[in-house]
Amino acid sequence: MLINEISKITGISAHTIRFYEKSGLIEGKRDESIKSNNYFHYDEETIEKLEFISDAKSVGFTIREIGQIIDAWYNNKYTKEEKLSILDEKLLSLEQKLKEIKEMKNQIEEFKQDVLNDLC
Amino acid sequence: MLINEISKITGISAHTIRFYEKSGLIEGKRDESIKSNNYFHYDEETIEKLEFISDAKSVGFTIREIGQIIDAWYNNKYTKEEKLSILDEKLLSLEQKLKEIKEMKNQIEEFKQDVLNDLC
DNA sequence: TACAACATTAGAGTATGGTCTATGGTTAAT
DNA sequence: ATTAACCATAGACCATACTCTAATGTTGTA
Repeated sequence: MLINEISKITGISAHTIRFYEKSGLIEGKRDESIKSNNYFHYDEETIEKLEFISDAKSVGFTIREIGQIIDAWYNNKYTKEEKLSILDEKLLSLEQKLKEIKEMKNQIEEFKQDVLNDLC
Repeated sequence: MLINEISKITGISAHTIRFYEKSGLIEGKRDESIKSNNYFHYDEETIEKLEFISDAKSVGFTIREIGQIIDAWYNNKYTKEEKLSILDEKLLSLEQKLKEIKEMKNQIEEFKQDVLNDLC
């Protein structure tokens, strides 16, 4: 499928998809049998990746980090050990985020109590 | 206390503190009795605010959002109802982040299983 | 065959959140 | 009195992650 179609499916603009491609997160393939153009073709795996990218951005991962995770899952860039090490590192950082968010929740709950008790 | 002192206490550079001041997150006071300079003076409350800003940045709140929360707690800019509404909104967004992070954890755990089982 | 809708690339522009430089004045210790 | 260490402001610069524009070529339908 071409860029506009995958854009509609994922809700990510063609501009942004090209930006992700330049950033090395996804990779379209050119159809060698078609000589008249050099349009990129995208497959189901790219849809999965783009959906993962959206989710990963939401939790605060950077493009670089997302690239690492995708490479740890889809590519043969890393050894098994390297892949596990990357994924474990990301799991740790998620644990940390979880902790920080819970603490922030408590803090804002306290602010709320102060407001309710007219302390500020 | 002056900017360098509060910078050392909080670990936030004087540059960044000035940036936060320009952004409306904190507010130093000028000592009217001193005419020879117009240095800003900061109090304990500003330390609290700066520490809160660091934590709030970690969980992904923007400068604008942090400003809202600080105003909802320290200022008289809002009515009680508005303050509670702002804080509730932030609590909701933290709940959402919590959910997304847990989902991302599960997804990365799955990636890890795939790696462990040599499926990728 | 016209033309709307699509594709490509290079590169410019934007928003956010800093970070640094230049310039010039102030304070405090020797 | 000198001088290091501090303060202020304006504005330049940076990285990240887009977002858009311009120029140009291709495809598909009337």
